[in-house]
Amino acid sequence: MSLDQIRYFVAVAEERNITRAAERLRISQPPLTRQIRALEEELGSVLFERTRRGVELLPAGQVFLDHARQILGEVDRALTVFSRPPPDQGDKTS
Amino acid sequence: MSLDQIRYFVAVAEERNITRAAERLRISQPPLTRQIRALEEELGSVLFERTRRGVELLPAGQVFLDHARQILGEVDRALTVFSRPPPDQGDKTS
DNA sequence: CCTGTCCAATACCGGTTCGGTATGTATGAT
DNA sequence: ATCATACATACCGAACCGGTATTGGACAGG
Repeated sequence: MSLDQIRYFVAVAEERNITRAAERLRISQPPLTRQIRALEEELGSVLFERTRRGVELLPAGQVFLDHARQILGEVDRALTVFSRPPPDQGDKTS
Repeated sequence: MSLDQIRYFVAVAEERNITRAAERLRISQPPLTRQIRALEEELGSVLFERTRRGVELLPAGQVFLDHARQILGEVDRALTVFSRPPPDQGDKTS
């Protein structure tokens, strides 16, 4: 499990769509799909249900989302102390 | 910054010696040295002072150590929920 | 002094990982 | 039936990571 995988997961959970999350993360869709699957495999739990419209967060996914945000929050806190502005992840200006 | 780098940093901080920390982490010394330097570079702060005996934690290093433990604690909590026993990092039985 | 020891640092190499492009598969709308 | 949408798979090249070998510097013993 890597910090990038956690960031990817949060983006997918928020967008409920891997393709859109990939755009937001500025990577392409196939690597994102792969990283999400790798994360699910490592955790031993399916986190999303794949639907025609995109993906839906399963209960296990919701549980992990809470932890993921905690982890990323701690990371941001650490980086802030060393005066690294957190990366511009908040692109709502489509 | 990767989770492994954070784990490596904590090990070095605890051992105050890169070579010993490398043994504990079951990697060799050169990659450890490199990862620590890469972390320092990314944070823009020297975390350790290199001495004849090994390394000493500088004030910036102590600050980061606190954050590092917070981050790893959150990660362990997340993994525990998904019933992954935290890795055996506590080898005090020398 | 010179030699051995104990560190971290550097050079170099091979395997793994990661992201990219292209394409496939499935489903739903018109 | 065709097209649009969204995830999955195949394949490839670049970047990353760890390993071995070696270097460089700081002591300690003789």
